[in-house]
Amino acid sequence: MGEGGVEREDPARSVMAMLGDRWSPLLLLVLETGEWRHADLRRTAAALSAEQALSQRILTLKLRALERDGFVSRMVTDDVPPRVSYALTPLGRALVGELRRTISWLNERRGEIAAARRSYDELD
Amino acid sequence: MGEGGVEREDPARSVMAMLGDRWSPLLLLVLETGEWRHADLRRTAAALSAEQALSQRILTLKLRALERDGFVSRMVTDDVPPRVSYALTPLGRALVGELRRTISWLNERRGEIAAARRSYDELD
DNA sequence: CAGAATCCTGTATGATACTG
DNA sequence: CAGTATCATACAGGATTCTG
Repeated sequence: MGEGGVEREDPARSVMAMLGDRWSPLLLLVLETGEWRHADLRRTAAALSAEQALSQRILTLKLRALERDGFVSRMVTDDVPPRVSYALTPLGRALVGELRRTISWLNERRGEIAAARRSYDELD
Repeated sequence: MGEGGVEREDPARSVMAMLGDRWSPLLLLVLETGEWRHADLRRTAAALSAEQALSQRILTLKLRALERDGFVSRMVTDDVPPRVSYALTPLGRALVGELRRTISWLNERRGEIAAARRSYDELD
């Protein structure tokens, strides 16, 4: 239980937690550019993060959580092999707007925050 | 996609994670009202969360993290017993502005998100 | 009072193998 | 291709006890 944070109650808190987790913000930003299939989205998000790979399992968990809150839509055509695409909903696009605003606010203060950290860490 | 920044942030990611954690947002909102001492802040934050108590340890950890990033200032007078007060810095007040905007955006969409969840959970 | 030191638990994240 | 199913682990959060 508790996988993917799907059981949380208060939308404000759970969505803020989502925006602060490892992959969701990145997925939202990638999905903003259009429709993405599972494998491509996975590779692109991992490349952008410049960190480790994004596992299939985690990608699925994160997408399910975003879908559950109405930020992402999942489209399936029943071909074989299956073709599944993900995209932002209108609500998801609006959320990305908020996300971008927060990110740029933080980026504008990047230097100030970094300086505060240096100053704090430098004390014995 | 061009300008902005879809990728690596140091403060951006850690601060977003902070804003999404269990106590930091609440502490920022309480501290916005003025200067607070450890014990009072602890009690008040716990009361507002309507959840469990906030342990001394966690309060200290969260305050240290906020202080390190330059959002909170810690003032000590060397009396016995010690008197320690916490307050927002100007940067911290600005951060609370951003936090409030995000919170109210989410609160305005609370119904829509809740509906999406119900709809999602109802299937299967 | 404010906090440090310990110890403990749940949850998020991840690696890997398997399947319709 | 787009997932599940397992198994493993790191870490945030928290309960409790002690002290300058």
